[in-house]
Amino acid sequence: MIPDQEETLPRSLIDLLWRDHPDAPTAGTRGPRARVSTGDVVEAAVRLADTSGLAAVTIRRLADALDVSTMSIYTHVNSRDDLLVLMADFAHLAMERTPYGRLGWRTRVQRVAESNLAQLRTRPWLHDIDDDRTALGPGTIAKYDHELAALVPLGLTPETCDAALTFVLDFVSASARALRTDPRAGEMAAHWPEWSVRLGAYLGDDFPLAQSVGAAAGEAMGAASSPSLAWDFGLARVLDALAALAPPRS
Amino acid sequence: MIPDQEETLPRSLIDLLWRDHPDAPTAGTRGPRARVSTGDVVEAAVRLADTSGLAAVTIRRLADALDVSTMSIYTHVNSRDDLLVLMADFAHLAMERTPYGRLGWRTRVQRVAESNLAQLRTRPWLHDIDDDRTALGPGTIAKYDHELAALVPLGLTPETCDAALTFVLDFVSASARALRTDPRAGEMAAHWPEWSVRLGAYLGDDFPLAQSVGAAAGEAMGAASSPSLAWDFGLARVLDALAALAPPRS
DNA sequence: TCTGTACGTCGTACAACGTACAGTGTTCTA
DNA sequence: TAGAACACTGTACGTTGTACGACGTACAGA
Repeated sequence: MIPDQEETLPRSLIDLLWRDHPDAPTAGTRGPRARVSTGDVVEAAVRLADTSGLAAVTIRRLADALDVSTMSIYTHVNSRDDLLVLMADFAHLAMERTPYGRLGWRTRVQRVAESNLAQLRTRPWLHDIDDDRTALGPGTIAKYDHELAALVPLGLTPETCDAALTFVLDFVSASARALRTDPRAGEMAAHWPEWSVRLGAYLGDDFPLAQSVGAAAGEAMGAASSPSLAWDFGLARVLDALAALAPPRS
Repeated sequence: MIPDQEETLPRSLIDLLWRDHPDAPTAGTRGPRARVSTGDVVEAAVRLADTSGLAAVTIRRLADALDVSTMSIYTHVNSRDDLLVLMADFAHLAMERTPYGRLGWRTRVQRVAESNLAQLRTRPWLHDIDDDRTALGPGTIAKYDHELAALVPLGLTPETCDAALTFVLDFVSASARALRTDPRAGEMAAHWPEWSVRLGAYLGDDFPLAQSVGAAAGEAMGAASSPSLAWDFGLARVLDALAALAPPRS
């Protein structure tokens, strides 16, 4: 069904993504048995990212965690960039996908939005993986399929359906980005007493709109936006916007 | 007005951001005259990023471009992270800000969206600068002020006004991200003939929704979404959503 | 005018990164 | 039993940000 690789080329990313599929090419049977599998590497990398952020996912640290030598990692993964794709697909595959049943599109979309928000909150490193090849993985495709199903009751054309999903997910992604606490927030908070007086002096009476709105919207500290309000507001607007597309009887 | 720094501490980021303001602390007059200024460094860095991407903005290359030694850069900028903030603020300051005149909110918001899109298209490296401290800079504040003014005719509360602007800008940012051509797109295209048949084999009859919508929405190549449709669709939805908030007479 | 001090500049050095390359030893196949 | 295929490893290269100390220049106060 799938043509064999000629010779012993490294398994390409797509085969690594689908490594659990029955048709996926398996490594040859010769040589010593692998002490770790590609899946093990990916899982360990995800664990590392979950606990210490994506910057901590270095080949050396990963090898340490798996108790193999640094270069062994490259037996199971072609490059760090490929590894990131595998990690993202792993995370997508792990997302819950309970069927929607008789739910209306509003509840469905809300569920999609909230589950994506939860995902990006628990695995903020997904924001830092921006590789189109992720779209080829089984987890990403399963996620796409399930989320498209949420929009079916709206009765849109395929192109519009894709655009609408993109619209929803882009909103969630941007909101989750804002919700993420900047690692530099500590420094910001530490210097804030000093910086705020300086900023006030610099601003003077300029930018009245920015100053009043920024003061009203911002909290005590420097962060000039209150993210949770933005989420509620934005989600309501997204649902409103989709409602305008919906058939009257729904 | 602004208290002097005690001793000779490095100028903090906020003073560097406001370096053109009359009240900004100037460096002491002793020692040899600086061969380059902080502004020169920032401009050179922006030029580098514009032509070769943010990854090309390394301290060494920057120093080469300015014809000074590597470590001299640190005389004018405290760290690479700080430099990125200065670059972002420089880019924001450079954006056009023509007054809105008698324009209605719809046209205004459309202008804001389109100018931000243009900005992110010509300087895609702005996507890679995600530092809350950027909000302290004069360019960023001026941009914020000008964009808030677009929403004034909607007559919203300050908090809602801020949330609405965030909503618009988040949409633009996400769309611009999708429009950006992945540097790995070449590899994707190169392997596509091989990968598409493999993917087809793996998929089989699974994920019918994803397959039909993906095929319809996707183009000939791998990219599974058509970004310009997403832009038109999304912008229309954003405007619809805001219209629901507007006073009837507008 | 002389001197101390603040300041710009520079070379060297270090730790960490991804990964190319050249082995070494193990296991199945012919 | 010979050979090929495979997992694994150590060393090494080029690159990054930047800490540190030395050196020279220019102004401030004596």
